[in-house]
Amino acid sequence: MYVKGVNATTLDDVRAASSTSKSQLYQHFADKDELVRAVVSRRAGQVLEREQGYLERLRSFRGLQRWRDALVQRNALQNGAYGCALGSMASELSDQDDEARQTLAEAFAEWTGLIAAGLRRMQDAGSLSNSADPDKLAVGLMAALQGGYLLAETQHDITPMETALDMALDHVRSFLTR
Amino acid sequence: MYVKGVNATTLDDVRAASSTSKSQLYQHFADKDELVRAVVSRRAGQVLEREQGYLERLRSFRGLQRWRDALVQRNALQNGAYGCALGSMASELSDQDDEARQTLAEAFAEWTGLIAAGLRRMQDAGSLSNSADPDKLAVGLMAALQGGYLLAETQHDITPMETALDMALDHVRSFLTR
DNA sequence: CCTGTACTGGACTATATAGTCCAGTACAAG
DNA sequence: CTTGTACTGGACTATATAGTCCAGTACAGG
Repeated sequence: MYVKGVNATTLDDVRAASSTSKSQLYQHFADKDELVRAVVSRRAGQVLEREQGYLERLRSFRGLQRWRDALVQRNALQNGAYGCALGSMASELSDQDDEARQTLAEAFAEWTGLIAAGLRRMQDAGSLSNSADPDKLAVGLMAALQGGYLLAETQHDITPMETALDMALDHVRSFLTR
Repeated sequence: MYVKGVNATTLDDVRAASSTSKSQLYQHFADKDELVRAVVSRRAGQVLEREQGYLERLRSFRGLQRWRDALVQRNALQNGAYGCALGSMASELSDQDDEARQTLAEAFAEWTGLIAAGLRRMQDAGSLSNSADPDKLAVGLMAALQGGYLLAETQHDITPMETALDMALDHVRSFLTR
């Protein structure tokens, strides 16, 4: 579903990829919508777990740069194709399945929250000015990331993702105290 | 297609919306893919025409703010639903129809180019520092816009779009000379 | 080993959707 | 008015895909 898109993925694709049969599929999921929602939940969990690993100890600008590098490097492996696992599903499902939309909205909120918490630790450590608003900065970083993913996916080139993230980081840098 | 998504839109939907018949449809388009590509081209043209109207005379930071306001206001009308006409198609089609992907990539490039040209006029007018890189700033603004669209679409709330654009504008502001 | 229960594979059905086709119609040219 | 041409509506077909069903199998409990 990540590669082909949710709607373009058939239950036969799922059956083949999972080496199971239709009856097993319908033993676990009432219909395709429910399967899709399960995929959304699982992916959201995976992404958040991964991001928590990068972000939970974030407390310096250097750490933010490492976070950026990891995301760019991961996306470079596929030349930007497929975009962000959450972003592409959000775009496709938001106006089609309200339950999925809400799950994705919560995931984005949590993800953004991880960044904001890191920025707050930077403030506590005295490296980020208290005049900075961690929540707003985090939303800006997330938007730069998602926009960067989309442009990179469309161009099959990660340069715009790098540029977007670097600009967002530059902005955070302007709030550093030392 | 903008509202339901490209893949979820059936030819019967198209027929009903256009008050035509299948034979007329197939008189103009060889198959659904060709129709989709025509939609992509047309939408890209419309968006670029609209944006050109806003951006071709841009030569001040104030103008950039008006541009931001117009986009936010337009998106607020539908509470963020459906996202950016180009962005949502880019996300859905990029890994499915390479021809559509290229058209969209060119449209994004042109759109970003309109912004960059405006920033260059700001430099010529002396209000934007020559140390600023208009092309990179334009990519950053476009990413903030697209990421903002996506977050707003997912949350059904335009606040993150405003926050993202404001942060990008703040960054541009830091390059102002007066 | 025997029996009952729960699960499995995959054939099958129903349906939505892309794509075809042709009788009928409008209309221009003579 | 007559004829020929191009176009139209919408019924029709083919096919992909979601969803159902049941005979067969594994396996636990006695």
